[in-house]
Formats: sequence, structure tokens, C-alpha cells
Amino acid sequence: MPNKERRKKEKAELRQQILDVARDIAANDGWQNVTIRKICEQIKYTAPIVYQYFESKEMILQSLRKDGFVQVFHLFETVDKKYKAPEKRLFEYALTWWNFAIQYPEIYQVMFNLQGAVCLQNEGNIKIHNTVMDYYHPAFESINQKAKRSEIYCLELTDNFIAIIHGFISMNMANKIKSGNERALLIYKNSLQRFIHSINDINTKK
Amino acid sequence: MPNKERRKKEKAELRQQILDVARDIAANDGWQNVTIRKICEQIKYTAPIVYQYFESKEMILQSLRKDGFVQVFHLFETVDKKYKAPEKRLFEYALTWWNFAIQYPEIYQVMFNLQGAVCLQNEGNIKIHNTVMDYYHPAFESINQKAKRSEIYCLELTDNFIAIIHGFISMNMANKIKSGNERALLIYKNSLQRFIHSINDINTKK
DNA sequence: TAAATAAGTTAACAAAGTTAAATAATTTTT
DNA sequence: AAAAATTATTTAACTTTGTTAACTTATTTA
Repeated sequence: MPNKERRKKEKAELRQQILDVARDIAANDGWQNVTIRKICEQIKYTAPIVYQYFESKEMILQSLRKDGFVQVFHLFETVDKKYKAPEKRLFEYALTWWNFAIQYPEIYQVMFNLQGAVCLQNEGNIKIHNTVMDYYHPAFESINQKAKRSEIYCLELTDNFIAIIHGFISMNMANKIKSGNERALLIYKNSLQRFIHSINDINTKK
Repeated sequence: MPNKERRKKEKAELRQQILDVARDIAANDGWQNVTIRKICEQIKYTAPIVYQYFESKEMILQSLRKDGFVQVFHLFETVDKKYKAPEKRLFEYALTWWNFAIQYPEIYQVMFNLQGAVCLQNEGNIKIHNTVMDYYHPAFESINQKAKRSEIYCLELTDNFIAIIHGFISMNMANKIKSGNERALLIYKNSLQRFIHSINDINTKK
């Protein structure tokens, strides 16, 4: 009897394969073209099988989204290990997002419902948002420390930071702007520096 | 014979009605629920009629998108009439976007492919992007004038500005963040001021 | 070997976008 | 005013999609 462990492993592998294939189709043909049947073609099973692993198509997207966040958080961890200065950390978090979005655009899209990747199931999203905050917020707190600025102001800067990051990335993703990726990255970096610089300015002023 | 003019007018009205209904459904039930058949229910015609007015469903969305941009450009015009100072203009452009997005979220969504409004037909989008630029860019040019900064830097600031605006708005739209709209608006305003302030700083420095 | 369980497929449903063909209404021509 | 031509509208169908129920086949257990 092919033991239970093995069977379990096979199941986990097929589950992962479904995710990989979905992602692969998205990467090649866009999220509009990710259909259950096309996934099945590639995993060599028929449609109902998929439903043993995922409650619905949306759940496939949600799973990829969650994995995406987990991966980004890992990258954030290595940033934290490498850099201590809050300004530097913030800068590196932002670069992490950028590189991630360049490298895995399909995943970034599914994480933020962009470019036809639509998955509006919202459970867990608040939790995710909070986890993102768990990285950014302490950095801002420590920048603001010397200025003894309020907690509220701190959250404000965090929101501002997020807006710049995702504004830039989604803009770049949607437009493939005239400027190539290199120039776009340069602008992005300058923008971040301008922002980080400006909050230091304010701090030292008041 | 009910003359040709009248018939033409009726046609234009029905076309507009289709757009209005599509939008209405989106506003109430979200863009995922906008279907040709639901539109038809409300306009009291059967599905093929719609195809006399729009080549495809995507074209309905595209039309709404274009109308949205036209409306925003009108609002920009009144800003230009009211304010001459480039800093003020930029601030007001940004507020225009914000208010527009609050007042007509469905339209904003279709303009930027957010929240399930997916229309990837891209013709004309470059043109639209340029037209947006036509408003922002002169303002930055005139701010940068005294500092004799390069044209390239000017474009960079423009991109930065756009990223902040749409980053903030789409963030707010996606999260309905803990803070209500009022606080979100405050943060947004501060953020804009910080940005405008920071580019003046840099200008006066170098 | 027979019964029970698991794995997988077939066939179908409903909803969606879309289109061809048929019908109904209106206008034009004689 | 009747016949012909045109325009307007609907019916019925096709395709693709997500999804599920029912059936079949294989495997495990007793």
C-alpha cells in the first residue's frame, strides 16, 4: 500500500502545481486568460479535480496573493537583518517592492487587483495590511522619535509611504511609460529620497 | 415621417442610457455585476441592440473611461481659471482627483482598472496620459524655472506627483482604511503639501 | 473474493458575451 | 393604397466560463 504520507505529499504537489500553472498562464497571457480548463489541460486532469484543492477559482488567486505577501515579508526580514537605520530600511523596503513587481508582475497584480487580476474576496486582507504596517511603522516611529511627534502623525507618514510605493509601481505597470524601467527606477529612488528627506526636514524644523 | 433628426437624437439618447445604466449597476453592485443582459433589462431592449451602439462590452467601459477623463479635464480647466500660482494649481488638481474619486468611484475605477473594472483595451490611453501631463507639466516647469532645473527633472516630478495622487486614492479605495474619508483626506493634503514643499526646498538649495 | 472507499471522468447546468437568422414595424416607391 | 425596400427588434443559438451531480473505475480493506 503506497502509504499515506506519500499520498499526502502527492496531493500537496498537485495543489502547488495548480498554483504554478495558473501563475504561468497569467505571466504569459495575462490574468484574463487564466481559466480552470486551461489549468486542467496542463495538469493533465479534468476540471472537477481542481475543486478538490480549491473551493473556487477565486481561492486560487487568493492563495497566490497570500504566498506573494509571505514572500515579500521574507524579503523584508532580510532587509531588517542587513540594515538598522530606519531611513535605510524604508528605502530598502520600497526597493524590495519594486524589484518584486518587476520580477513577478503576475503576482504583484494578483496582490493588488491590477491588470485584470480580480479577486475581491477580502478576508485576511486587513490582517495583511497590518502586517505590512508592522514593518513600516517602527521605522517611522524611530525617525520621529527625536522630534517627539504624535503617533497619529506616524501613521500618516506610513500611509504616505505606501501611497508613493504602490502609486509608482502600479503607474509603471499600467503605462510601461515612455521611460524604460531603468529611468523609472531612478525616478522612483529619487522620489523616495525626496520623501524621506522631507520628513527629516520637518522633524528637525519643529 | 418622424424625421431623421429625431431618430438620431433617440439613438444618441439610448446610447447614453446604456452608459448610464452600466454605471448605475457598477455603483450599486460593483463592476463584476455589470453584464450586457442586466443592462438590457433596464433599457427594455434585448441584448443584440446593445451591439448596435457598442462593438463590445469593453467598448462600453472604454467610453465611460473617456468621458471620465473629459470631465476631469473640465474640472482642471476651472482650476486653471481660478488659480494662477503653480503650487496652488497642483494642489487643486490633486484635490480634483480626490473629490472625483469619492463622488464617482465607479468611474474612477473604470478609468484605472480598479476593483473589478477591467478594460484592457489600450488605444487612446497614451493620448490621455499625455493630456494629463499637459496640465501638470507646465506647473512644475514654472516652479522649477527659478532653479533652472532640467526638463528631465521636471518630468520626474510630474511622475512623482501622479504616483502620490493615484497611490493615495487607490489605496483609500481598496482599503476603506481604518481612518474614515475625512482623516484620509487630511493625510492626503499633508502629503501633497509635503511634496510641494520638498520640491521648493530643493529648488532653493541648489 | 466481496465490500468499502478513494480517485477520476463524463455530462450537464447556468450565466456570460456574442452573432446569425427570422420576424415585425416602418418607410419608400409605384 | 398596396407592394417593395428598409429599418428595428427579437428569437434562438453558439461559445466559453465556473461549477456540480452522477457515474465509472481503481484501490484498499476485511
